[in-house]
Amino acid sequence: MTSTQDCLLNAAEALFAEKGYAATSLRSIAARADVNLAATHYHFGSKEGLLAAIVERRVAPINQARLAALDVLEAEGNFTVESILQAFLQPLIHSEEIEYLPTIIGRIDSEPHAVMKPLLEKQFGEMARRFLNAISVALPDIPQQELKWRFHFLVGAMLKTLTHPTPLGLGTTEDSYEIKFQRLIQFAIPGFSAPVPATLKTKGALKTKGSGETK
Amino acid sequence: MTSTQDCLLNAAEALFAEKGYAATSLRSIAARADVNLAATHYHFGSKEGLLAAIVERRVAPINQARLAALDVLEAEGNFTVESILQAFLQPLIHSEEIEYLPTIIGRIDSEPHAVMKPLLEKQFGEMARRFLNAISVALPDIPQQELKWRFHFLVGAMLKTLTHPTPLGLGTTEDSYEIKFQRLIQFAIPGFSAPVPATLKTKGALKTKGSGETK
DNA sequence: GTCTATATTGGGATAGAC
DNA sequence: GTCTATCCCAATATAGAC
Repeated sequence: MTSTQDCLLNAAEALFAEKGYAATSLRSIAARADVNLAATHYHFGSKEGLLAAIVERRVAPINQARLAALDVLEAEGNFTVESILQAFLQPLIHSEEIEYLPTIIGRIDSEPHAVMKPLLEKQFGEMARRFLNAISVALPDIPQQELKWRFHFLVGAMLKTLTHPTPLGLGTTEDSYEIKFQRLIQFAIPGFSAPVPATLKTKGALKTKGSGETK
Repeated sequence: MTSTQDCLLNAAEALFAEKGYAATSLRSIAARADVNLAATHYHFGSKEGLLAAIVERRVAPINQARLAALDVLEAEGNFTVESILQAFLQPLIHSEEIEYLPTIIGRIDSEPHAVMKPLLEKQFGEMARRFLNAISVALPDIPQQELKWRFHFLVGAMLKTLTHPTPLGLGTTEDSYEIKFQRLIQFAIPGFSAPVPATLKTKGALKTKGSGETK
């Protein structure tokens, strides 16, 4: 049997994934979960509280798995770009069992709602910094600043794949996320390793602050 | 002097960029534009009509410029991955003069609102197909199916850069979009050209439909 | 083409019985 | 912990004077 909380969380993440946070009403969530409207406030206090609970429930385990995989690589002294990217993407793969999870993960970052920002930093900040450090161990010749941008690009490509699981005009495909992320990794590896062109070395003198950020 | 229409469009795109479509009220738009609430309905009929007008006004010129640049490459017989990616990204660069334009472009695609879908296909469908064809001329050895995925990844990275102009924990940077896209192109070129690994060649047998889609 | 005023609906949140 | 009923406000949209 599923608790009222879980029913609400399941219904809410499905609707948030489909229509976005702002366009989803608590009433439609309660209806889909087949619980009373007032239960949403009793259990989560507010719509924002419900959103935070969704993020917490789904994102935290993923990022723990990512860090655990990174720990393994560290113990093995196996910091290659490929192994690091695997550690980053692999935990998303088996999440297919949970409907809507990929979409929710993808949607969270693109959601402009202000509440999301602190949630993102809390959930993704430390994790992203650790992966960036690992990548810069694997590629000591590429300036960290450049690697941050490349990681940014990778994350963008990943999120796009999660929110739009089929590229435009490809027809319907039965590809699993495992295959999709294999493609993504093959695409990204040479990009990470590419030398920095002279044009970019001189320009863009930017200070690196230690503060960290979203994803 | 700026017409009422333009005032509304400017205000609306700023607010849509900041808070998303659903979270933005026509009231706040009218207030920011300093026009009467009823003017929104008089000029655009509905909130959706306003959205469509925004997309039309900003996206159409960008995509025309993209196609014009592609025409030049075709005339010169200069279909390299680099020149094609330049033609794709360059038109976004000088758009910096228009505040909020990059964010709006980025936000449009991630907006889950249902109205967006036909708008996207209309604005981006044909353009994306032509660029894909060009890329597959430049890289005849890579299966088109694979190139579609790689283009998908590129678009994701581009949109991420537009909506989140600073990667996480990089501190504030004064980088222009010109420099950002230079980085992106350097990142993407080797990824497009990378050979397809044997693991992916056998799997994922998907039919290619000619229908095309969003971006 | 611009305004005021209003119709109508649906939103988040809460009080209080059970 | 769950429900009904309701408060209060904001939303889109429209009618009709100017």
